Amino acid sequence: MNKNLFFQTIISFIGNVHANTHSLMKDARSNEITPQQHSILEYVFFSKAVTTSQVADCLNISLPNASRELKKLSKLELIAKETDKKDRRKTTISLSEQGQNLMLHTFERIQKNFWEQAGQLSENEMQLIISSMNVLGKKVFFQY
Amino acid sequence: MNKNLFFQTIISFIGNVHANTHSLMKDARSNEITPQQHSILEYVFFSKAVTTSQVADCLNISLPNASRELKKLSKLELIAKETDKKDRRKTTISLSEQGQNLMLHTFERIQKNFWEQAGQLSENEMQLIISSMNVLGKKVFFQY
DNA sequence: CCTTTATGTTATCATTTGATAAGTAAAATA
DNA sequence: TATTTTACTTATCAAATGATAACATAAAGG
Repeated sequence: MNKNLFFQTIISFIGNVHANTHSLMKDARSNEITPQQHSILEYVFFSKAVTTSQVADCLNISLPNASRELKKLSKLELIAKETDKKDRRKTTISLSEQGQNLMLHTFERIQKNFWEQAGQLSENEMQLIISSMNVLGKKVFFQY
Repeated sequence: MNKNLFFQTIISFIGNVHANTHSLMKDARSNEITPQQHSILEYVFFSKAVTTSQVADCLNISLPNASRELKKLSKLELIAKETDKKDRRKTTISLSEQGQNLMLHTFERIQKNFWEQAGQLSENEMQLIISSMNVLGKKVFFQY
């Protein structure tokens, strides 16, 4: 297989994912937070407990800017910050109950958009989708 | 299959794609253009000829802002704007030779990052990846 | 023709995000 | 114990992006 063509297919696919993300997010995100803050909350949601540095690294934000956004989210009481007991330089970030709820409600709205776009999916189709994502997760888009 | 769990897997996958996009783009984008401008050029690259409205719709940019960015890209001589002959309200956007070259060089750099991350892929693996992307492109991430 | 609608532009302002310098405190290390 | 490194914070400025109003022009429809 032509490597260049293969690669362009991947780039094109990534473009599609981004475009679809926009339309899934339409009117879904709480207007209490910014897009970047949503990404942070989403990352913490799936990672359970993380440090400020991890947030910065995984979302490609500089440490000072990550710190700033986390401070805002903390003021909004959407996350809780706790100093690590083993290494007191580190701060452990976790969603507050309020943050958890905000994300769950947001996901509900995104999910509504998703099913409207995707239509009915059979059990087989869902299995196929999951295994396709697994393939890409292993070979192309590595865990973050 | 549990619909909520299925959906969360998709959200998590999308997060992964976004994170990987960042690391693929690392040091790849020309510093002559902004990230959004790169997205625009990429979209035009794959779509060949599009109107200002299409750019705005597909990249979720308001028409005035799309117009502004296209004007900048035009001043940089990376795109060409031509009034549609059938409907003279419309403007057809296409990459200039310079824009084409800029994107090709950028893709080269992204591709370098990609192969470094992905490592060697066998013919079978590439086929599997392509067909996985096709599945997701049909069932989840629709064409833009 | 006259009105309405569609496409795009220009200008302006607000918000979000990025970049960087300087600082604090804890841990690791020599 | 003194020095260096790591993790994070604060503050500030710059750049990118978003939102909106006002405008121009072409096409469509009555």
